[in-house]
Amino acid sequence: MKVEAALQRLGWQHLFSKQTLAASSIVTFSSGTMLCANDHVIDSLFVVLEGRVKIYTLSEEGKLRLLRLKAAPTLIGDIEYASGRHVLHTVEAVGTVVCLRIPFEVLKTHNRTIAFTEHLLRGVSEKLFIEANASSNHLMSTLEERLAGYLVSLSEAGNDLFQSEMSQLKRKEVAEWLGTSYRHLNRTLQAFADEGLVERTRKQVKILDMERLKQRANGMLYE
Amino acid sequence: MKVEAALQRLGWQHLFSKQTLAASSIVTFSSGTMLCANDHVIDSLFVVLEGRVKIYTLSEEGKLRLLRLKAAPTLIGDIEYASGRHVLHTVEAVGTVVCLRIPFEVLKTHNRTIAFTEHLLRGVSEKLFIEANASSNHLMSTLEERLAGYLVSLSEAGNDLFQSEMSQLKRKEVAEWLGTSYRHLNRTLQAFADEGLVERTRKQVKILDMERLKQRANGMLYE
DNA sequence: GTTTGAAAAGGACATATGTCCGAAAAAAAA
DNA sequence: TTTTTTTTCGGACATATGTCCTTTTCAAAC
Repeated sequence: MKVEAALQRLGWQHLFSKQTLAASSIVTFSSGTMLCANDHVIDSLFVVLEGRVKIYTLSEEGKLRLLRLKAAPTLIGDIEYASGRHVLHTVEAVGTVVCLRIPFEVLKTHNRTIAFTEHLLRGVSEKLFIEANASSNHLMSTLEERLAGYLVSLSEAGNDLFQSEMSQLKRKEVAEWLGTSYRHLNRTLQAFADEGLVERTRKQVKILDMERLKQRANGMLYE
Repeated sequence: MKVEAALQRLGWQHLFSKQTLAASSIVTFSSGTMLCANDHVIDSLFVVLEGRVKIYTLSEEGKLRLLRLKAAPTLIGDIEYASGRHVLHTVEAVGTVVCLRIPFEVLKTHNRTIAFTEHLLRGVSEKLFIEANASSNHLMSTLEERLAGYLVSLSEAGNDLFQSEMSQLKRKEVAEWLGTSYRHLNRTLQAFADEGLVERTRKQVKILDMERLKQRANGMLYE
């Protein structure tokens, strides 16, 4: 794969110097592989050029907190590069993923440009915003509200990014993303169905009353 | 107040250009004043030179989520400058606060240096780590664990930063910081007392059995 | 068609935590 | 000291949500 071409396509040609690119490599991850894992050490930045990744935290006790699904282009390892800490979130390939792998060492010595640093800064701030909002939402609202918000966000126009990221979750994953148990998700879905807000078939949820559902969401919309 | 001297003291002399400093001003906030408020627009970066600030989110329904108390030196507005968004967290002066106020406009035109951008980047990543951890902790553990962790962190050596930031919270604020109700905090404190882990007087909590308390914290330590 | 196995749904119960309000205690005023 | 006011504490109850396990449903294999 032509790295230059790929970066060009993303509009990221100007971010990396010739030397940096020369010292980098293309890596392919097969589905299910982890690009990096919680609390481990990471020593390279990954530029996801193709494919999707799933980002989550896995606690010692095995509890999973799904943060998001992201499609290329994305940076992985930026936060760790910037802070010098261990890996914050686990990142796993969903389907085949192609990345440009750039050792931190190389970045440090050959890539301290304003353009690159400002790009990282923008990206990290963006992530902080998302994390902070998700966490507030979670803390301050009940599953009913979050679920309603999720359903509305998925079916409203103008939410393309969110939709492409979240629409293909299986129900179990939806539960993980909403931060609840499968059982409780079902229960709440059932409640919505009982009220005639949605129609629930075995494999699908169809919205019947968008208006009332929005009220239930009580402002909790995503992205 | 001599700005140069103050920056020197913080080791931040190299971050701002002469022109930047020339276009900046010193501002003083009296106790209780807000440097910036949730969802509002902010147009300047504040370098807190003296005093402490309280950082929290206030939802429309009036729910308060206390994030932290921070002493100088701190940057306020960095996240918003980097992302171009509205204010993420409300920041309020606790006691008199002296800041250097630098309009974003000035930063954009006179301060695009590597040193400054990398400084921001480090700071924002650091904040992201803290936010992400706090939010995970909150999601994955019960108040009992968080409270035990808080108590242990407050009394263990080597936690100076955390201690100076958090030790002077009133009990009601502790509840807010732990993200629970005053009632429930009391209940849990009582439970610890009943088990002989702590001794609770009206104004104070004294740890009696550090070992068992640590176990109860189940790894949940702060900072 | 019957059997077997997996996925989905739901019942029953436990628990963490919030809300509301009255009781107790401390502090302030008289 | 007595009275009043303010603060803290705790009882009682409601509710959101988790866990465990049984039942149902659907699909695949036989």
